[in-house]
Amino acid sequence: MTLPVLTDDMSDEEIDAIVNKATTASGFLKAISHEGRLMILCHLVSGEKSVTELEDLIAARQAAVSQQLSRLRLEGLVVPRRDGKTIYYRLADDKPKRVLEVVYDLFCKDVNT
Amino acid sequence: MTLPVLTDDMSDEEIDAIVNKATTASGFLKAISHEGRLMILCHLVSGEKSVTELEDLIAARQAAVSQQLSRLRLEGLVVPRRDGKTIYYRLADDKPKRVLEVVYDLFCKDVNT
DNA sequence: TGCAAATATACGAATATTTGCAAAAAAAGC
DNA sequence: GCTTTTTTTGCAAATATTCGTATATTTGCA
Repeated sequence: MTLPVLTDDMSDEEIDAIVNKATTASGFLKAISHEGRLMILCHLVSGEKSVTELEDLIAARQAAVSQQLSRLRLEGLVVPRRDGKTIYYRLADDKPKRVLEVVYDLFCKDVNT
Repeated sequence: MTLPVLTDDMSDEEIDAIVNKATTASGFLKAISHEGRLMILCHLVSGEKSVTELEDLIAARQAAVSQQLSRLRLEGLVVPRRDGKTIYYRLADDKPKRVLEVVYDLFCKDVNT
């Protein structure tokens, strides 16, 4: 269970690699750090949802939800699936879920209070 | 190992509580989603560092580092400790570490490639 | 073809974030 | 008190994000 530790005795290449990873991670975190997007992702953890469903679930306007989904889509966090007129979104992989689990544990544990 | 799932059959109070938590979580994630701050936090996982040390470690200007630290301080993620002229910063609690562990696992696992 | 439903996009305004630079505190030593 | 070192703060410019409104696009159906 080692940590993402950076030490002075690492080679420049190693440091550089880590910085690149940091850029990627930063983008990912920026994507999920928006309250609306965070909520959307939370809802998607329990399974596919249509845009309209999400619109109701997070009480936001259609265009706003679509924009947030667009951002998440570009960032590779969610994937759309068309079924007739409606488009269903789901998590692209378990990355968001993995992070959300921890975030939930840290901030939402005592929801019943 | 339940997830931060929101379902339609929750009471408004429950939903509301979760939204508040989401706001908090969002602020936290915004704080760590900045590349420089992310690097700073990574360094702090391995222990206390002075501002000057961090300045060298992430190759940023002194004022910039200080500002990022200021942001992290206001957000409650780090805590300063003065020792003579220098000020040492450390993680305020294990929240950043907990999230960073996952982020590291997701994005930095294959650093040696 | 024409129309309605579901979703996406474009664009401007309002906000927020980030950065760089200069200046100001704070502490230590002389 | 003065100087040096370390750190913080203030301010303005540059960027980025977000929101709202309006406008496409796509699909299904009559």
